[in-house]
Formats: sequence, C-alpha cells, structure tokens
Amino acid sequence: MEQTNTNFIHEIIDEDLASGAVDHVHTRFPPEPNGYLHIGSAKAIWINHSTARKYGGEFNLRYDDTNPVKENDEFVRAIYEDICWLGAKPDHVFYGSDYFGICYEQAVKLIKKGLAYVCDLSADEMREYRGTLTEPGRESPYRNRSVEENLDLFERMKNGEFPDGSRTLRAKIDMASPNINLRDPAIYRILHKTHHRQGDKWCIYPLYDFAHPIQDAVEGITHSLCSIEFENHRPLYDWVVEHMDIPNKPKQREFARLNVTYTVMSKRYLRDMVESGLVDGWDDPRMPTLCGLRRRGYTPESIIEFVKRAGVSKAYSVVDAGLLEYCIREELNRTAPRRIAVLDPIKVEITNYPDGKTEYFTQNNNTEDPNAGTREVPFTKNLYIEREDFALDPPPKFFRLKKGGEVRLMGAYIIRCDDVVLNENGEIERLLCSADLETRNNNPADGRKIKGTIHWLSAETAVRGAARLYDRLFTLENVADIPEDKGYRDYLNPNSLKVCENCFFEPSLASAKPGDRFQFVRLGYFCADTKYPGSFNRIVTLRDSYAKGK
RNA sequence: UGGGAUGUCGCCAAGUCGGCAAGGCACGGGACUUUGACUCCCGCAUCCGCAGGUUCGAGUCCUGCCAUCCCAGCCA
Repeated sequence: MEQTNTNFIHEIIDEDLASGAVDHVHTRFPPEPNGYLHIGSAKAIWINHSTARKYGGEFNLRYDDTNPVKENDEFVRAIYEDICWLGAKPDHVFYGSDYFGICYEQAVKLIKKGLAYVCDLSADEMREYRGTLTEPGRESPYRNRSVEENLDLFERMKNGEFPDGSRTLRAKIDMASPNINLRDPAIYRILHKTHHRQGDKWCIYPLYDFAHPIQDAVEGITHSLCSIEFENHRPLYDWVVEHMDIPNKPKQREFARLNVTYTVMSKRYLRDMVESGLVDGWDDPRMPTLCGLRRRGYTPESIIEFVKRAGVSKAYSVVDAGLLEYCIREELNRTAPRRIAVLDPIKVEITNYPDGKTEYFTQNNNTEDPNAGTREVPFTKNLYIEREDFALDPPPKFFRLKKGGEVRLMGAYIIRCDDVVLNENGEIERLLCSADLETRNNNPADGRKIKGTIHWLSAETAVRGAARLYDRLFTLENVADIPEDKGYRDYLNPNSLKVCENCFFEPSLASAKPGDRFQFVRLGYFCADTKYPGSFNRIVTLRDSYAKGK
C-alpha cells in the first residue's frame, strides 16, 4: 500500500512529533471478535496501519475481547485472516483479555487512591441514579465506602462470592457531569461466564472504557485512532490514562466511520442476517464483509483504494457505492483476462458456412495489456450469441443484430440476419445469418460502416455453466420475508440476485480456478466462485452506455 | 430542551498568515472504437448551512441562529 495522501490525523501526529509530545508512532486496530470484519472495518484498519507505516512505526492487532458473551475463536481466526488479506499484516497480535491481571491491579490502585468504589446498585437503580441528558445524576449511597471495604468487596467480587449483576466497581468522577460517561461509570462487572481465551479464570470483567485505555497504554500505543462515536468517551479515556501508573500516555483521536449507500454496516444486523439464514453465511457474495467481498471477487487493493478515495474527515457521510465499483473496474480493466461467455444464449446458424468446418480466430486476452497475449477461439457454423444482442423490434439507436441488419462478430466476420425462426410459442428459436467471408480481418471493401460488435461462442465447443448476477452491491432478496422492524430492511432489493443456469463459456474457462477473475467481454467482471464449482459471480458490470441510448 | 461533534458541487473531499473555491466519483457533450468497454478532450459551486458584523477584501475572523449525528449498556 502506498502512502501518498495525508489527512487531518497525520496533521495531528505531525504536531505531536514536532512538539516532542511523542518521538515515534504506534497504532492499533482493536476489533471485538464478535463478528466478521466488513468494509467499514477496512477504513479503520487502513487508517491505523497506513499511519504506522507512514511514520515508520508499528501496528498492532489487538482483539478487544472483554465481553465473553459475544466473542469466540471463529471470529478471532477470521479477523486475522481478513486483515492479512487486506494487506495490513500486524506487527504484533495481542488480546485485551491477556491484560485482565493488569486491569485488576490498576483497579485496586484506583480504589486505594479513593477513585473507585464498589457499588451495590442494581442495573435499574444505577440507571435511575444516573440522571438524564438534561438532569444531573445522584450519588450512589455506596459512593463513600472506605478504601478497606472497597478493597475487600472488590477482591471478593473477583473470588466469585457474588452473583452476576449484584455489584460493580465504579470510577468516582462526577455524577453531575454534563457528559454522562463521566457520571461514575461502571468499570468492572461480575459475569460468571467462560471466556473464549481465559476460560473460567475470571468472573469479573473490565468494561470497555476502563480496559481500552489500559490496553493502549500497556502496548505503548501513541495514537489510538477510533471512530467518532467514541469522542464522548475521550474525557473518560484520558481520566483512566491519567490515573494509571503506566508511563505511556496514549492519545485517542477520532475520525468518521465509513458508510456506503445501499449497505448495511451494522455488525448486529449482519449477524442477524447470517443467523436467520437470509444469506449463505458471512461470506455470502452479497455481504459487505471482507470475506463476502473477497468471494464476490473484489481485490484487497480495490478496497483499500476505495477507502483512500473516500477520504478521512470527521463529517458524517455516506459514500456512493459507485466509487467502490469504479475502483474494482479500474483495477480489473488493467489486469483481468478477457473471456467470452454467453449468459442467455440464442442460436445462430451461419447458412453460408460449411458444415463441420472449424477456423480459429485470434482474440486479445487484454486489450489494455499488450503483454497479456492472445488466444485462439474456434468458429463454426452454429454459434450462440446473447439474446439481448438481437432485437425483433429494435428501438432507435440499436446497433446490434436485427432482421436484415448487420453486426460484427467480435474478432470474426460481419454477419447479416436473413431470417428468424420462431417456435410454436412465437419465441425466437434461432437466427439464420449469412457471413461476409471477406471481413475476417478487415472492414468491408465497399466502405459500409458496421456500428455494432457482439460476442459469440461456437455451439460445438462452448461449455455449460452458471453465473450469479448481483444487481447492486450488498442488496438482498426476499424482502417480504423480513419483518418491517428490522433495521436492514430498507437496504434490501428483491431483484438483487439472478442466477443464470444455462450459460455457455469459452472452453478455457472450464479450467478456471476458484477466485480467478475475468472480464466477460461486454458483460462485466466475474470471479469463479469458491463454493459452487463451475459458477461465476459477477463482481460488477461494465459501464453500460447503451442503456442510456448513446 | 444538557453536553460533544459536524455542516464547501448529486456523493466524497481539499482549502496555509483572511486575498478572491483543488481533486475524485457521478453526470452531460464530443473524439476514437472489431468490447456502445477502455482511452482522450470539453463542461459541471460568482459560491462555501443561514443571517448579521469586522475588513480594501472572509469559505477562512466575530456574533446570533438553523440542521444533522453521538451520549442516559453492569456492550464495544
């Protein structure tokens, strides 16, 4: 990944470096292993990783695994895999839960300093005492327990003497603060639950606001870059950092998270869609997860490029999915081999072409890349063309095949449609065409211009297969099955997935390996699916100007 | 309605000490074209949430409004 552009985060760091506040840069990406990474995560990964690289610093992956009820090892593995795939292999991998001992020690020190206390209020009571946005909170009756009592109670919490929810450890800050996060936030809770990594070692768990700054401090993080909804937590983050006896004092800085049009970015909803069976799994090609995008055929480079182009600021924004599509087209136009596929075939018979004859036509593997070479494609009397490339009743400016009209078979002859054979239902059975055999490698001698060029396949050699067409990124089907109160319902598109079961491909595509990407000429960019052999996912269409009548 | 943050072209986003609005996507027009793709030209904010003020001059300073987002988990 190249680091050319800067942003306001880098300006902040430049100032810190210039003022001597720090002499190096160390960042981290701290996902909670409670789901798979998505394209929104890619922004956070890129910002933290590229910032570290730009300043020659280090980049940690740290699992923020302080809540055992939502986390598991499957997510831990998947996150590492996806972050590496993106090209942001971390210099170090840590687990927040490995610092539970340190968190505990720091909590004890806080108690000794009179800055934390054990509170016996229930969750409901605590909420009541907390006040509201406009009214200050009230102090807990347990707020002024003695240090000795707090120490004793906290130790007994740790030893498992109390049931879940019966007590918390709270930071003693200010119940009247206009910032609700500062109204004596709970920093430890009792939870008798097996942790995916720590097992049953602990029955008290530190909350995010307490654990996170400690994790950052312990790892030597200089800049803790996170999304903007944590801005309200910064005073608390600083409070914790201030009162820990850890020399490193990391700074939290915030940026706006990534939103993309038509895209559900909430991990909760994504999990819901997976668990309800609405999608194939976390790697369903319609999902905005990194593994979903990967299976769909997106490259890590295109995703990083998208994130970079979308930019970094603090303003709420929704980036047009068209930008992501642009990024993958731009890359694949340069790199993807061209192949021919006919998704919805219609038979064409070249009436003036000999039975049993086969000639080979040379096709460019990639017109954008002279080094990509060429390949030989067989031509025979019977062909398939795309049903859409013929019109019985052509609209204005229809440059493709019509009765009595001519069209160029790409890389081969110009043909004229002489007759249309219909079946008993009045549907097109096949087209009877004649080829201008003089036009193999050149234009007509009489100077007539043939505006349209279409792709074709020899019916004798084409191989059958399937293609899965996704209409727009991340849109899903079966809207009617989804309750109206689901937050992701508005993002769903009932026509999002079309499976073409009766496609034909160039013979060479039969040996495509899962993950191989191609441009199917005139149809779009496709990727051989990793789950269904012989089927191709459409990553994105080509820009389509005949839809606009140009 | 308390606090915090943000508001520059349809969507993102640059805009140093105030000096007279980058770029990308999208879109429109044209050239080229054996992918109506690609590529290449050209166009696309007299205006910077609104209203005042300061100034020779303000997107950039001041004042006051307005709008949107975040915060009342023993989630992160």
